Parts: sequence; C-alpha cells; structure tokens
Amino acid sequence: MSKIVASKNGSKKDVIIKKAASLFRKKGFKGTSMRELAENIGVEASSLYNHIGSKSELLQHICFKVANDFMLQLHETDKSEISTTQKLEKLIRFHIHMMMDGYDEVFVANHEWKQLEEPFLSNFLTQRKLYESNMIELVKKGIQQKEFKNIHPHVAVFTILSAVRGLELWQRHKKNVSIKEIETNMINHLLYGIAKQ
Amino acid sequence: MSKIVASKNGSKKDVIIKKAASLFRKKGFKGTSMRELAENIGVEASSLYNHIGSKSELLQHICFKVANDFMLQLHETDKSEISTTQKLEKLIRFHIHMMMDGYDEVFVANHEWKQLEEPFLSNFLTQRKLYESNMIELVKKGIQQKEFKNIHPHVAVFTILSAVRGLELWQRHKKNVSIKEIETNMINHLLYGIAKQ
DNA sequence: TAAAAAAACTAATAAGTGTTAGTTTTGTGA
DNA sequence: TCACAAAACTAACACTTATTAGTTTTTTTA
Repeated sequence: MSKIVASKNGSKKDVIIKKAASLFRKKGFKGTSMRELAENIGVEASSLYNHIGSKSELLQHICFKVANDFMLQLHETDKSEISTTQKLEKLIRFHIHMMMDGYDEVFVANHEWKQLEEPFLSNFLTQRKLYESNMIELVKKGIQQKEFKNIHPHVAVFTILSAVRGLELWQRHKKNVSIKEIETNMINHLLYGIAKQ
Repeated sequence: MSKIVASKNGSKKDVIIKKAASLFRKKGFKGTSMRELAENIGVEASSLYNHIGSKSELLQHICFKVANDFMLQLHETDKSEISTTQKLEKLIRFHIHMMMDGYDEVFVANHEWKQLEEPFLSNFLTQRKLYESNMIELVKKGIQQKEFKNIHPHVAVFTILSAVRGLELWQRHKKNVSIKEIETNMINHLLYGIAKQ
C-alpha cells in the first residue's frame, strides 16, 4: 500500500528503528509484534524484512547505540582537564540530556537489554560493567583528592546512576518543570544533599 | 506427575505467585510462558488453572500487593510523631528493605505494571501517583519547617525514589557490600550529599 | 473403606508469533 | 520508454501462546 518514507537524514532502516524504539518502550520488546510495528509504519510486516534482518537486530541496534554514546562521553570527560567534581557533574548532565533527547532509546537500553540474545547479551553487560567501574574509579579519585567526603564509592555511583536513570519518570511532567530546573536541582541534590546542617 | 507442594504458611496459589514473580523478574511477563512457569513448579501448564484464574491475575496480584505495602507504610509513617527528616529517612529505609526482602515482587511491580490490563492499569497508576503526591507534600513540609534546603520538592522526591529503586542493581553485589552499609551510605548521600563544602 | 473433593493429567482449540517464498508494484536512470 | 532494482504485496510456514474440556489420579473426609 503506502511506502516507508525516508526522512532527510536517515535511511528507511532508521525510520524502522526509531519506531521500534518507541514501541519497545511503550509495550516492551516481547510485547511488540512485527505486525504491530509494520502497521505503525504503514506497511505489511513482511515488507520490513527488505530493510532489516530480524526483530532481535532492532533491539541490538538500539541497545548498542546507547551504550556506545555513553562510553564515548565517559572517555571524553575523563580526558578533559577539569576537577573531579566537575567531571562527575559533566557526566550527570550528559545522562540527563541523553534521557531527555533520546528517551525511547535510553529507556529500551535500560529495560529491554535482557531480551538480547547471546553473544550480544554478554557483550552488553560487559560494557555496562566497564562503564560502572570507570565511574567508581572517578569517585575514588575524588575522595583521595579530598573533593568528596569519605563515602562508599560503589554506593555513591549506583545512587547517582539510579537517580539519573529515574529521569524516565519525568517524561510525564515535562510541561510542569523545565529541564534546566531539573538539572540544577538534581546535581545539587546528588552532590550537596537536601538537609540543612 | 508430581504435586505442587504447599509451604507451611502459604497456599499452592502462593507458591505459584512466588515462582511467577521470580520468572517475571528474570524474563519479563510477556517473556514468561505458562508452560515455563508450570515446568519450574514441576507440573503441567493446565494444572495451574486449578489454582489461579489466568496469567494476568498473577501479575495483578504481585503489583497490587507491592503497591499496598508501600501505601500502608506511608500512612503509618505519616502518623508517627517524629521530625520530617526522620519521616523521610524512615521511608527511604523502608524502600531499601522492601527491595532487599521482596526483590522479585518489587522489581516486577516497577517494571511490568505496563502489562496490566484495564482497569487494573489505571488503578495502579492512580495509586502510584497518590504515593508520589504524599511524598512531595512531606518534602514541602520539611522545607517550610526549615529542615530542608529550598529545593524543588518534585525533583527531590523523584531523585530519592529513583535512587532507592536502583537498589535493584545491587542484587549482583550483595556479597561485597552489606545492606547496612548501603543503607547508611545512601541515606547520607540523599540527605547530605557527597561533596565537601 | 467408600464417597466426595481436589488436583493432577492428556489432548485440543483458536489465535498469534517471526519469518520466508514468490509475485507484483513502484521508482529510477539510460 | 524500457530495463533494472528496490520495496511493496499475498500467502503460507512452522511454532508458540493462553486457555478449556474431559478424564484420571490423588487426597481428604465421613
């Protein structure tokens, strides 16, 4: 019937992946059928296979694109000549912006990676672990340099990662609070706490 | 062949729900088949229907049990005669313990509620929103009473909820860090921050 | 120990899954 | 305008899904 419309900067495959990310977020990977995806694009299910290899391939593409983006930013931040506190702040800000700009993709990478098949599953988990280790090292350095309190680096990193990850929940309130406001408040909260002392 | 073994305090239905929670967490609701669930219990799929009504019913039971537990604790905490900071701390501690004791169930309630069917889906979301509003009010009071800094209550609550929710990620590191240690560190982090000032 | 109830079984249903084969339509460049 | 390639289509595949009906086995009760 209709035809998959390629947007200016992106192949038809990209259009499919974008829509897949949106549906996978809303209904989950297993909860989204290829027929449903096709219908949302305006095409028959079998036509999708002119552009992609398989359903799993879609998930792989989404997950590893996100993982890559975060990894890249981590390395870049690590190299830059700023204080450890500033590095941590920069990373937190990047998380916040990724969550706002690439909501569907980041969400899917966070929640649907379990549905990856081997060897992609192992690969993904390795990358994630590597990312975490790097952040922990950063916090450790901050403690050594007496920029941070004598906290448990592991717990601190997970608390931060979880908090920014929770920005998912913010999509529903986008209208009421500005990104800038969220960003400032969250960084203050995670770095300086909320209690007066 | 074999028979579903009822544990001392729990009907056979409870055994099924417990196993369902475990599988739903590991493989997702849609990713878990009734045959798989049955096999894990040691019984044919059709036999499950002597004890439960449907697959969805299992998810409903898990989600609303968790929602209820949190709601109850919130009300109880609200009534108790302690400072607002202490109330917030008590709630955070409850979240941490729920996550540690009822890991599978809390995880499923957090991640698989989307798969609920109406009217349960709406019902669940309403309850969650109510919980959030109550926490926001608590933080607002803390600010009025000058216990907390002049933060954005909405952002603060979501940051806290997200952080404790992220305790999911801790299951893999249970061996290396004690619960007590996580608890103390996380509360300090969320209330007082990590940066020296 | 006989009757009743509970809970297992086998077998089947109808619907839905991802994916492929083969064919027709559409768009493009010569 | 004609040939070629890209991308749509229809139809089917083999398999899995949740659930039901009907039957047999096991357990409980009297």
